Amino acid sequence: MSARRSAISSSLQDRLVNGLNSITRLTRSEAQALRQLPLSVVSLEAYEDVVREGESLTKSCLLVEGLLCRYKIIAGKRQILSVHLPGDVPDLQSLHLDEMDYSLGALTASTVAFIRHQHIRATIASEPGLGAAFWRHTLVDAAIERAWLASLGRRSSRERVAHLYCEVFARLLARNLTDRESFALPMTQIDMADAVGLSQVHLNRTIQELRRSGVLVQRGRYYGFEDWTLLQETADFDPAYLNLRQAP
Amino acid sequence: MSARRSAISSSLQDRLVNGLNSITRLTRSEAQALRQLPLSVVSLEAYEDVVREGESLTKSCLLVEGLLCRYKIIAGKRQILSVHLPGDVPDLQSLHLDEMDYSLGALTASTVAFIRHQHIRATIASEPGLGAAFWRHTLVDAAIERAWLASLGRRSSRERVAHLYCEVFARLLARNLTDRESFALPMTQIDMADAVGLSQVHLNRTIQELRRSGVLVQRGRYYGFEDWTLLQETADFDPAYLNLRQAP
DNA sequence: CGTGTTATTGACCAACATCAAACTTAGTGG
DNA sequence: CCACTAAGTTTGATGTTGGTCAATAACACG
Repeated sequence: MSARRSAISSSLQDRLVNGLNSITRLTRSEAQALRQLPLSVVSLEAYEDVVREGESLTKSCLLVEGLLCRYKIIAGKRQILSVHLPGDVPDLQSLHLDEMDYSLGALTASTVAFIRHQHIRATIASEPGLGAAFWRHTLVDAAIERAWLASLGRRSSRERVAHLYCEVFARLLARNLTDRESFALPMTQIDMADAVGLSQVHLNRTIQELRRSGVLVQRGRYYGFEDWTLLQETADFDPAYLNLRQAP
Repeated sequence: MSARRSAISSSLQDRLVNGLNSITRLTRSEAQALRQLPLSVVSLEAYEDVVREGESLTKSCLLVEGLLCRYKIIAGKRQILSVHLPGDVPDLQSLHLDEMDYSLGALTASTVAFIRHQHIRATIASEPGLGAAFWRHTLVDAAIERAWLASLGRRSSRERVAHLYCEVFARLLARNLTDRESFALPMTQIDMADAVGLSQVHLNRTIQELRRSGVLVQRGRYYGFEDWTLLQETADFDPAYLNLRQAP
């Protein structure tokens, strides 16, 4: 990680405001309080870890740019537990848990900004509504992981992959980080396989099938979609669990 | 559900104190505040639902006696997301989320006690430490679901089943609801199959295999274990994610 | 004793993993 | 700009795990 201490720079905190605003309605003074948070910016290369399972944290990490994922290694095999987008604070739960139960790594080159727990606590103390907002953030996160859990247990590989695309798209859209036309999920098939609990070979065949039936279309190096309704139907996707203020 | 309003009865709230105490250290005055919470007791038959996906709640449910589970129905198939033990408040997240993203049902005949959100909020306001405790409760819950997610994605059926036994045992032990000798998990194979994401037939064969290799032993109608080390090893179980104050 | 639920078995098939090799693409240094 | 390299993707062949269907056995309960 290459670190670079920063003065308080408003654009970074705005990411956080934007992220929280996608799932709740911040008041003007709450947003203002967030913009005062001292941050320390770090650049990450793809596949670099932010934290590892077992560590104890005194700061949490705001994703500013890029794509992070939570993961666990089980008997040498990696399972990706969730995917995180700019505006997320993926390890916020470390505010109240002693030890990380998963690792957090970058899927693409990314920028994160660390926020010390003491500053989060102070901000919550001065704006109690932010306590609810942060708590809600961790709860939405849990709801997303529940959806993945149900997916892994009971959905076919086709549905699982389509569902992942739906979820990420809906979340990006809710924070105005994509338009309907240019969406593509910049994950390698290896990573996506670990996210949906398949082998890389089988994931590849699943994607080919989705491509053949027009659900996914190649967008440069990665895949996106052209027909939202079709994607949503093959995924059996209902965005309610995302608790977004503005769902697709 | 057969309802029966209750006067403030200390033994019920003690369940909650006991549950929270297994993952955090409550102060005397926090425990005292919890014991003042007004509750309304309800008895459930096995397989009765407490709430359904999509509902909005103004009260949460403390499990007093029995066994509850979260579940989702995906394309007609049920996936159990977590198992809840006396002292848990499984739908606590409804305090900050608008709509249930899962259903909550009884696996065995159970007793629950509803707590109105307004009373929870008032209690937190008077004892801010309880805000952290409840938040932590929802976070531990999320960590447990992450462990299930990783299990479904990357563990064999043998390991998955053994892991479920380990988890429930560790959680029961941490709140003194079992001793080492008499533990048995009172779930039918049908329910357990839905919990570990297998078909009922295959789960049956998995259990037989675990039984043949001495990992599980029949205890009356259900199964338990005799050799904790063996169980733990076949499950590759590490209780850290449970965030218990006292792990096995 | 029935009767309904749960557990068990066998036969068969589909989904998915693994292994190994070939092919593509993006990025690198000359 | 081209060869070279490493990473990612695609393909084929083969074996394993786990699902489905259907029938039977074992309980639990009234």
